[in-house]
Amino acid sequence: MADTQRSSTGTTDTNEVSAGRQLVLDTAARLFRAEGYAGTSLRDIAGEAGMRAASLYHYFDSKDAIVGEVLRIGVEQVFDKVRAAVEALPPEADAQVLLQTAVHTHLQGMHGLQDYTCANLRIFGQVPAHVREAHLPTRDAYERYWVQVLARCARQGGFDHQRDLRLARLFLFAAMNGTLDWFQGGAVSLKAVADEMTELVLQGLRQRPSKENPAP
Amino acid sequence: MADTQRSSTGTTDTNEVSAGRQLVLDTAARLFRAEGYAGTSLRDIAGEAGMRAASLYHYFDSKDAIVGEVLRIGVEQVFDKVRAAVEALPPEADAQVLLQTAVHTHLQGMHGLQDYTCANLRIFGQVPAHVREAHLPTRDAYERYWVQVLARCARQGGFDHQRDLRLARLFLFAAMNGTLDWFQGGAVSLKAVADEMTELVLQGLRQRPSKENPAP
DNA sequence: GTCTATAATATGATAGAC
DNA sequence: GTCTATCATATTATAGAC
Repeated sequence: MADTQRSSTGTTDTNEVSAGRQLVLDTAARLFRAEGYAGTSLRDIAGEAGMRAASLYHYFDSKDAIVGEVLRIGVEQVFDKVRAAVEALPPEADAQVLLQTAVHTHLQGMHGLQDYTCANLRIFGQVPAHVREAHLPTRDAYERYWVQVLARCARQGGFDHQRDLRLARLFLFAAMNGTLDWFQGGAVSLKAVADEMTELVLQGLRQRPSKENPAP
Repeated sequence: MADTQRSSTGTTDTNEVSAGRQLVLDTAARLFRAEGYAGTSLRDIAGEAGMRAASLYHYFDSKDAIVGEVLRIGVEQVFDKVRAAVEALPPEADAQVLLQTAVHTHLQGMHGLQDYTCANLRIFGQVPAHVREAHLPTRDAYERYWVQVLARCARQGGFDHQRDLRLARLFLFAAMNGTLDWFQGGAVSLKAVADEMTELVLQGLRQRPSKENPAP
């Protein structure tokens, strides 16, 4: 079975994970993103990586092993960055700083690893069932982490009831992930987008004037 | 060339568009949504529709003609409903009613035609280039309509500068379309989701307290 | 680590009978 | 309007040489 772990399986160097393997993954991610799962053949991946289809089997057991790795990397690398950034904050950081940091880091992570994250969002629903099921725990773990982040925001008070928190999380995730479809690094920066999103969600979560008692 | 129009090309009845053709489209939309463009073969579509692959060519010229129709229907049917609902409003309707109506109708349209709208969002990026380019004007027209709707909201005053309006539209679209990934018709109704989204966006667009001058 | 060759199967599309 | 039969090509995966 081809090497399926990430941790230091160095060939000659200390923790080099094999340049060939990395090239195959990068190429696969780019093609899966653009052509979909079934639309990307092993010949396509091999061709763009400068080798023949049979050579891919030196690095991976099957097409599904490749796509499984692409899916995993797309989530875990963003997760790692967001967790590191949030843990680097002081315990007394307020809701705005906390959410700004998490959102900005999530956006940076996604756009820095575009082919993987975009491929993940686009092909997750069309990958063979056993690949999707094997990947689900990775997605769920990241989602649960965001539940924690928003709960930590809510602990600082001034928020509405529980239901708003779930909806706010779903809106926020959709808005963040949606940036992959339009953000090109033009006039507004990723940081500005993150701050706008944070503001929107925090405003939405605070107690608001009702219809019967509108704002002035 | 197979019939590519939608308007009354009745076989025997007045404006019946051929039950066979409709069955093919419905089946194709469902499969494209679940398996992607390349992952859905003509044999798959035909099999689920109770016929043989060759019979599909009685209704359509090619696979691309089928996918083009699925894409078009996914946008146009929602567009038609949203426009009708907005035009039915009195001219003096305020920003909240206007946006609530547009958002709720968009959500209803999407979820009523799930296979088409979801297929559209999922496979648009992986369809052959000429199919995508042919479909683009349809998408653009709907997007421009939403620019108008938000501009009409903004005309009622109290909003910030132009940039916020574009970001708000992009956030809103991502959040609305994202409901297809999680909404199951459980505890909250689609109307409740629409109202929450509307509130969030309107709060975000109104002049807000800055960091230097925070809310009480 | 990469190749050629090949097996077994699936694909979009067409021809032509009924 | 649906079928069977078929063409030309593409697919994942394996065997085995270098």
